[in-house]
Amino acid sequence: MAKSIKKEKSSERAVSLDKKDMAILQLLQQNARVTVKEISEKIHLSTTPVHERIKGMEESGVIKQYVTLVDQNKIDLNLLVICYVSLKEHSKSAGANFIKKINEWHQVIECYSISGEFDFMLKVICKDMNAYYDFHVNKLSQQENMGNVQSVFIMGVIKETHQLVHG
Amino acid sequence: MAKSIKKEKSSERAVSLDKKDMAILQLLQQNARVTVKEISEKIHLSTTPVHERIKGMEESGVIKQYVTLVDQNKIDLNLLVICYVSLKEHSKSAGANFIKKINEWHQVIECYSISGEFDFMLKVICKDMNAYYDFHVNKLSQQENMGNVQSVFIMGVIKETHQLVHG
DNA sequence: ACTGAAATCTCCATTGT
DNA sequence: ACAATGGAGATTTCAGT
Repeated sequence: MAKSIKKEKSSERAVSLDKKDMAILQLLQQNARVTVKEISEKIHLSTTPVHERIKGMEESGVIKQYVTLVDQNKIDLNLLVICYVSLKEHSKSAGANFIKKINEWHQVIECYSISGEFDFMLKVICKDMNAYYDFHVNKLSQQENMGNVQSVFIMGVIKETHQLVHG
Repeated sequence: MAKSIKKEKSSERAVSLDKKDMAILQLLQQNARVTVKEISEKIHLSTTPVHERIKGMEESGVIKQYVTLVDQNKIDLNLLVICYVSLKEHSKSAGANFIKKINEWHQVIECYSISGEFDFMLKVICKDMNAYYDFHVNKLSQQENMGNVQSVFIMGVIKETHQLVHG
């Protein structure tokens, strides 16, 4: 129970999961700390198969990670910004360099490569506007090869879930 | 251990947390299933205060939820789309109606109200382009009061983390 | 594959400093 | 406030069906 997930086969194709596996996943997505016992009662199975199915899904990489979600405002991180970035040059090394920096900056909690006029979309989290200004001026814009940067400020959170459901 | 978090004071002001609380949070964010014992060894405290601190942070709402992250591709959800929406009318009831629908649609995993020319940004997850087309035509566009809709397709995931770190 | 039970380990309340 | 202890309950393994 203390150990974190080890194996994580490269994110490729879908794994075959039956209805019971999906039911287990739904419960785990809602609460990473549900007990095997509780799951087994809800889906009418004994603990052994439930435990084995969970282990199997951890090893096949269906289950990526168990995480704790922290309220950003409660730890004084009050600003959420979507930031669009285009690079001047699109060589492989130029992109790799940018990606390396993205992974170092802990203000950047998400980064996607996207279609359209920009190359990347970043989700940035900061204490306040001063902190974002500092990030923008002293980190992002300091990068060589930086093209346009455009910020969209998030005014309110309507929905945030991690529950993946088919259909 | 089986129970989910109950209290969750409305998301308002920062809560005072010391260095040890933050260290506990870092460990819990990385792995929601670390044991109290393991945390207590890493931060050089006995289990009692660690357990009490965690309970305190659950009750004050600093810890929002323990969740399991599932690999979307492994369960055959292969398309991730950022979707911008503007409404024609901005009355309170028109907005509330839209928000209600957003919460019903499980394809929408995130929704923010944003600054700029659009009103909302949605993150939508689907099996494939056909499924997204169906969502777009039969759900989103069917909404009354819908203004412009613009889709940005995510081609690659560079970074996705939930680890909040002070800056 | 699933059941049931046994063995091991963790949680968590109590007690004491 | 923190350390140490011990019973309750969970996980995890192993036999059997």
